[in-house]
Amino acid sequence: MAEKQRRKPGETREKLMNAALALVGKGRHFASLGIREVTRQAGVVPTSFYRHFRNMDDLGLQLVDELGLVLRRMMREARANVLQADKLIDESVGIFISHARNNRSFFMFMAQGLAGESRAVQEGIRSEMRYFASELANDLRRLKVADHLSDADLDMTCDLVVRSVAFSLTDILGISPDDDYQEEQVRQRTSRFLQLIFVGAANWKSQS
Amino acid sequence: MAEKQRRKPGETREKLMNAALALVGKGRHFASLGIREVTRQAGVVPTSFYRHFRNMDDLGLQLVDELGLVLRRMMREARANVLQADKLIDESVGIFISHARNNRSFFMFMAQGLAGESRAVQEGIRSEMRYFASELANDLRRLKVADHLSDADLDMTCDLVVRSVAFSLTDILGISPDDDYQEEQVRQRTSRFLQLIFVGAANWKSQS
DNA sequence: TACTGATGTGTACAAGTGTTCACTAATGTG
DNA sequence: CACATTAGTGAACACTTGTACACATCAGTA
Repeated sequence: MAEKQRRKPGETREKLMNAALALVGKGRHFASLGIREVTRQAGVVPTSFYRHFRNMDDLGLQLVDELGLVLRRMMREARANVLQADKLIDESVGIFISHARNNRSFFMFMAQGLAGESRAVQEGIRSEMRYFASELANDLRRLKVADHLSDADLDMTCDLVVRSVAFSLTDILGISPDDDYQEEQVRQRTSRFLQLIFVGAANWKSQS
Repeated sequence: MAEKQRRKPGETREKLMNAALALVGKGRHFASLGIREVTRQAGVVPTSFYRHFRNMDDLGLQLVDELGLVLRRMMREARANVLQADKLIDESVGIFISHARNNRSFFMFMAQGLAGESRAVQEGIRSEMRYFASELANDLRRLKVADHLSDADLDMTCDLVVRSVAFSLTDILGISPDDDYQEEQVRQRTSRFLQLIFVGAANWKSQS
């Protein structure tokens, strides 16, 4: 019979999560994945699935947690690289897009999960976005670029920023991974969206 | 044996599309629906499916067409009701939210399709959104509320508006249909998003 | 009225599904 | 080292799935 030693604890667990991600990355929707399909892709017997997850929703929830890590890494990189406030938008959008490239499957999973069929996954992703927005608000406060805004208004602005960027996800993921031209288009459009929002924030309350 | 007369042509076709919508409205994801499941919900024998659709993707595509009708109806109502420019945002958001309520399943399908697994459905919905944005731009041009903007900048602004409203969809659809308080929250937040964007548009190019 | 095509029905089948069960090997702790 | 726990395996189950086929009934037209 085939070897069955498990070299590291949680190795199969990772294989399963990666298998699900791989299928999502290939264009499949997470909601349409089955246990057998995932285990097959992972090169593991179906029964093994239950050693690590109760069902597919459970796997999805744990993927959301890992997605959180990816987002945090991205945020750290952005904080390290964005030095002057005037390049803030372009730099950040660039970092975001390059992360979306390198973690295509993860971000596809995120885009899918926003309107997915598991309420828990949906709420998890939403919560990651909220966290992201609040961190962004903190950064902007620290940079003193929006001192005239109340906390609530700054939060709203950041919320809108995060949403706009997240929507751009569906743009990026819709184009071929090596279509540099279209990618550049998305980058520019996203940057202009954010500029428009920040112009709005800068002039907020001075009118209306 | 049971009666098998078809009173109207396309009656079963509608039953199938409504069945798929109903399942989506119940929280299921379109990508996870099967032919048998839909026919069962429609009270029709599985074989009938093939008389009208080649597969589930085909059904999805035809749903996108109907979705277009819903959106156009909504646009017409907005145009009829929004008379003064100063109430434009609040009125429009209100109309949008009430339509999202009354056509919950349709809008759920739309939200799902944006990151769905059928490229064709995805592109269809995206195209509907582009059309919507361009119509909005036309209306704003007619109302002369953004004369200082170039056509391209106005298009961008409307694109961002439509995206923001579309993202609010996932907010509305995430809350219980009769949670009036949360619905009011979403309405206010969406309105403020749009106000922020329009403030940005009003001050666009005066700086940056 | 007889014919034709569209639309409906029931049966059938091979393949795939989630889940349970009993069994075995590796791991870390006492 | 012995032992309980964990993580792996394969076989089996009862169902569901997509799709094909042959047949029945309707609407419209020649």
